[in-house]
This record gives sequence, structure tokens and C-alpha cells, in this order.
Amino acid sequence: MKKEVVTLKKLAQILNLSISTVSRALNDHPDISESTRDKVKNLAQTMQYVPNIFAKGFRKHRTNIIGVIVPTITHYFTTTIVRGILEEASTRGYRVIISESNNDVIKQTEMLNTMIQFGVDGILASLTKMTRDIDTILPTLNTLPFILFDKVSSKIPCTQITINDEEAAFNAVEHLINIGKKRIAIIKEREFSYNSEKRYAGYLRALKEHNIGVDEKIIISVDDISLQQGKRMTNLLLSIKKRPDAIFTITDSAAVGVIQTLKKFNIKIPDEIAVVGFSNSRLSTVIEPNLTTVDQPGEAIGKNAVKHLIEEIESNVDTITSKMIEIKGTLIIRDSTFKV
Amino acid sequence: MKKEVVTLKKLAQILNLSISTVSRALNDHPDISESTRDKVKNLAQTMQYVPNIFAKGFRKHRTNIIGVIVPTITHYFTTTIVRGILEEASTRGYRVIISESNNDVIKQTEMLNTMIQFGVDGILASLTKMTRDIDTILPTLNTLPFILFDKVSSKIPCTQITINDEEAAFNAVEHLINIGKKRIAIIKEREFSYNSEKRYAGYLRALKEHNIGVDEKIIISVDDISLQQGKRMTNLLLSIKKRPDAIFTITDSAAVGVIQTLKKFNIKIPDEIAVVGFSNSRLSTVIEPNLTTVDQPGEAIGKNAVKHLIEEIESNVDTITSKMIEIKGTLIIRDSTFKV
DNA sequence: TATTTTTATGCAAACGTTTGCGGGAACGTT
DNA sequence: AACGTTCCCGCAAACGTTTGCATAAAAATA
Repeated sequence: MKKEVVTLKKLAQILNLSISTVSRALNDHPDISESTRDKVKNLAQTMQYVPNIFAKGFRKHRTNIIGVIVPTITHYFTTTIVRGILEEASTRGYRVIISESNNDVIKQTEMLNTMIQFGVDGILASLTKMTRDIDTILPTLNTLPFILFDKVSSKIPCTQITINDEEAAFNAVEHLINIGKKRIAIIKEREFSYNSEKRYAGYLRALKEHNIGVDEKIIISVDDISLQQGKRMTNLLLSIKKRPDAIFTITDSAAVGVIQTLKKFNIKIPDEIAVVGFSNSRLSTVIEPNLTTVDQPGEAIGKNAVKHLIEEIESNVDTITSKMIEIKGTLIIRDSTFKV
Repeated sequence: MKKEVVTLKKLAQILNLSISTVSRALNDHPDISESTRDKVKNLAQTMQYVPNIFAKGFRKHRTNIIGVIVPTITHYFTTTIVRGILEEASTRGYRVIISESNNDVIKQTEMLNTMIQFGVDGILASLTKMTRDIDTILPTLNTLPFILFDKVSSKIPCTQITINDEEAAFNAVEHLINIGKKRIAIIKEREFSYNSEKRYAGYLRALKEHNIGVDEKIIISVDDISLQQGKRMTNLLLSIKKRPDAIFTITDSAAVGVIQTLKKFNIKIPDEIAVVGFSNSRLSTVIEPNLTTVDQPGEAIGKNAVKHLIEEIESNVDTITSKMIEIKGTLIIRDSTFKV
């Protein structure tokens, strides 16, 4: 069960060198001659020396671990981001510990704290819906490198990585206009959701640039966007006098709910009502008609987030200028808006 | 930027005690009087003392981190397991580092090694498809606590946690028989997949117990089961003389492919051909007709895995008897097999 | 050759914690 | 009064690394 553990001391004894020399040799310290460096490295290799991470972290106050907090780990889009994070972190020699806040602010702050006291080198977070509670985040900002991704908040001064929500939504709505739709409803979340607001802004801009009036009646805000809400809100939209001829939802799953209830009422998609979602989740090619949606490059977001976080971690300057980085999402046109 | 860090030494100075007394007080050592214990704990509380995890891990050879390796993190079912793992680990005071092997054996062993040398207390793994390469796993078995979940292998002597694949598949196929199907095809993976084999066994047992002959022609094995493979194999099944009247796929996404191509040929589901999947993924209620499938309690699997791993970690006996734990999956009957 | 500079190495402290051991004080027992 | 226990607590070593400083040997310079 017990393996003989190889330490610097052991290597030093065998080579008749001091511990410090061995340490420096392995770390490519310039003071060490090439010959001894090689000798040391060779022995380390053959004896399978692995540095004790704890002694190391203990000395250098570095753990090479980054913490990741996401609201919901079961969302497909989130997992693609996580994949990007894991990959980039791994190639850069960092480990990743993950927590799921379940959209619970209390949990989220707990996680922040345990991660910090645990000693992560930096934190990557996608926020809970209740971003109003930014006070719970702010203290960590000047404790360690901290970067937001996907679900971000403009009120928190740190670098943030998102997709170009506004622009992507603009493109989506413009596409609806281009196919002749004039009365475009939107199903979005309430003000607290950063992404939702951005997409809403894109929606508004598209209408404005094409001289289409805004009708509050077909702007639906829900607390918790979901497939079920998509269904309910569609019922609501169908009940008003002047029905919309297109529905843009800020989420694929809501769009699925929309389509399902439209079909229930035998409403032709896209002729009578077109539907656009957001995310390009796996559902979008399974629902019929296939859903026009915005593909979000999750892996790219994850990789970028890690890249910037590690830059902050490894830079020794104190003041870091926060950057806002937008990764481009692309509109994917399918049958829910475009009849072949 | 720099926070004054509170250490045992600092507490000791303030209280006029020795470092060791403070340490023991915080760890509830019986040698310490109640009064000083309280004093120490109070001060620690107010000064927000947090133990340096590295000094601690360095001393005790414990990290309170468990490593998790999964083949694909974007699968919904996997994420539900991960959710269970995260939750259970968190409540038990463990952190979780995750890696994704992408079904690459080389990567998988690399990850095992980096996790071990990093110092995790134990590892939870769901295997790559190529479980034939168990040699890459065996060495870690007597290095540290190791438990398999979901994608396991009977050839590896360690405790394993799965759902009751055989039984669940049996139930699924029996259900098909009960609704009058007599010629039931199966789309499965090749022999290397443990889950697939188990489900296949359940399929065979159901046929046998109901005196239905086995026809090799409608037993389809593929290397890499997926939606596309579901489509292709359905085409193949439709091309043979005596068509099946039901198709059981060991995966939901393959079942979706099956349904999509059946619909393309205007084959009535379930009247002409019924379809059953496995997983109860989100797709199963979006595809039409809704898919009959087996719900797998991912969270329960994750929690159980963590529970047993931590038991192994914290038990000090050397010899651990491996257990095989099966979590029950339940058949969910929907429109793809049952006409309302 | 004497002196300075360069090169290569070793010594020892430090990081924050845990823990075996030793011992003083208080108490109870003869 | 002398002894043995029990109860608390402190000393100091140890874990494996890194690193500032010192220093011996070699090389370069005068």
C-alpha cells in the first residue's frame, strides 16, 4: 500500500549534492551547471520524482488550482463552457475545482469563501440570477483574481467574458424582419438577468432600425425562463387580440415550449408564427420544426476565461484593467423561421 | 491587496498560549481544558482564522480533494451524476476536481496520474469506452481509494456503482412484449461497453423468459452509438425482409435518430414500430412521439459514489472489500410505445 | 603572482501545522 | 508527608520546498 516516496533529499543523497542544488537544477535556475542539471533531471526522471504539491504550495502560496462556480451544471451550454475551461486549464498546468450554486446566492457566497480559504489561485464565476446582490461578490474582487463569464454583471468591476448577446439578438430579430415578420414578440427574463437585458436591447435596436413600433403587450418578462414558461407565455400571447407573427425567446428550452403549444393549436410554423431561440442546444434539432437559434461557442468562452484568469494570476502588477470580451455567436437558420 | 493573514502563531501570541495548545484547542484535543478551548475558538472566530490548507495537507498527507474523471461532460446524464457528486462532497467537506477524458485512454491515464501526483485523497471514475485497457487502471488501485461509476468494468477489482442495467433493460423489453411486440430489434454497442452488454443481457433474458426467439439479424452493434448511428441503423433495419416491430436502443439519442428516420418513411410509431430508449434525457420529451425510456437517477449514483469513496478514504483498514452497488432505474412509458 | 570577478554549490532559515514527549501544578491516595 | 495520578500545557521536531546568503573553486584581470 505504501509507496516509497521520492523527495529532493533522496535525490540529493544519491547524487551527493545538496538539496538546494537539486531543487535549483529541477527549476532551471541559472546558477546550476549544465552537467549537474542534466544529472539531476535524469535521476529525477528515472526515479519518478514528483514534487510534493503541498510543500510547494505551502512555500510559494500557489496552488495551481482555479475555482469555477456555475449556477447550473446540467445545462448543455454550461457544460460546453466547462469543457473549454477544463481543456485550457489542463494544458496550462492548472487543476479545476467546480461548484454549482443552483442559483442560490447564499450558496454562491459560501462557495466563494470556501474556495478562497481553500487557496485557489483565482476564480471563474457565472452568476446566480440575483445579481442585485453584488455586495456578496465585491469583497472577493480584491482578494484574488476573479473573472466573470456567461452570466455576468456590469456592476462588478472585473473582466467579463460573454457572447455578443446584443448583436446576436439583433441579428436574430433582423432575420425575422427579413423574412417578412412585422409583429415580433419577445419572451425574456426580468431586469436582473444581464444576458436577457442585452438580448432585449438587441431586439429593441432591430425594431428601431427597421422602423417597427414597440408594443409592450408582446414583450413578456418572466422570472424563471423555462420550457414550461414558454408554454404558458405562448398561451398568453395567443390570447391577445393582435397576435404576434413571430416569437423570439431568449432561450432554446422556452422556444421548445413555444413550438409545442403552437403545434397544439395547429398554428403553422413559420408561416403564421415563426420562432427563434437562443443557445443552439441539442433540443433545437430534435424539436419539429427544427429551431432557428443562436449558436454560442461555449468552449471558446471557457478557454478565453481561463486564459485571462491565468494572465491575471501570473502577472505581478497590482492594478489590473478589466476587459470586456465578447465572443461572437452565430445565427443558425432552421425550419422554425425559414421554409425550404 | 495583501490581507494580514491570521495564523496559529498570531492567535497564540494574543492569548499568551503556545502554538500547540492553540492547535489542539481548535482540533478538540482532549488534553485542553474547556475554558481555554472556548477562548481559543472565540478568538479564532472573531479574527476569522482559516487554517492554511497547504500546511495542513503537507503535514497530514490529506487534501480533502477527490478527483473525478468522466468520458464526456456534456452528456446530460453525466451532469446529473456530477451534480450529485458535488453536493455530497460539499456537505462532507470535500472539494472536487474534474477532468474529461473525451474517451481517450491516453488522456485518461494521464489524468489519473496527474491527479495522484497532485495528491487527491481518492478518485471517482467513469471509464472510457476502451475498457479493454484495464492495465492502465490497475496500478492506481493500490495507490489510493478508487471507485467506478456508470461506465464501469467488471475486470477491475474495486467497488462499482451503476444502475441496474440488466434489470432495467429487461423491464423495457418486457414492456414491449406486453404491448404485443414480437420482433424486437436492439441497437447496442460492441462488446467493450459494460453498460451495453448488461442491457443486452436484459434484452436476451426478456426474450427468453417470454419464449421469443433471438434473431441475429435484428441485433445491431455499433462502435460509437449516437443519433446519427441511430438513423443509419434504422435504415439498415428497414431494409431487411422481416422488419422488426419494435426497436430498443441502449441510448436516448440513438432512439431519437431511430424515430426521426421512421417518421421520414411515414412509419407509424408505435403501431408499426415501437421505440424505447435509455436515459430519460431531455430529448425524450421533445421528440415526437415522446420517447419511452429508462430514467437513471444520476444524482443518487453520484452521491453514493462519493459516500463510498469517502468511507474508503477515512477507513484505516488496509483491505477493503469491493462492493457492487446498483441504483434502480425506472421505466417511463411514453407515446413511442403506448398509444393513448 | 596577487587580486578581482565569475561560476557553482552548500548552509540554514522559513513557510504553518501537527504531535510525541516531557513536565509542572493540582489533586487524591496511602 | 510522601507518593502516584490526572490534568493542562509548552517545547521542539518534523513534513518537503524554496531562497537569501555565504563560500569554495575556477577563471579572468591586473
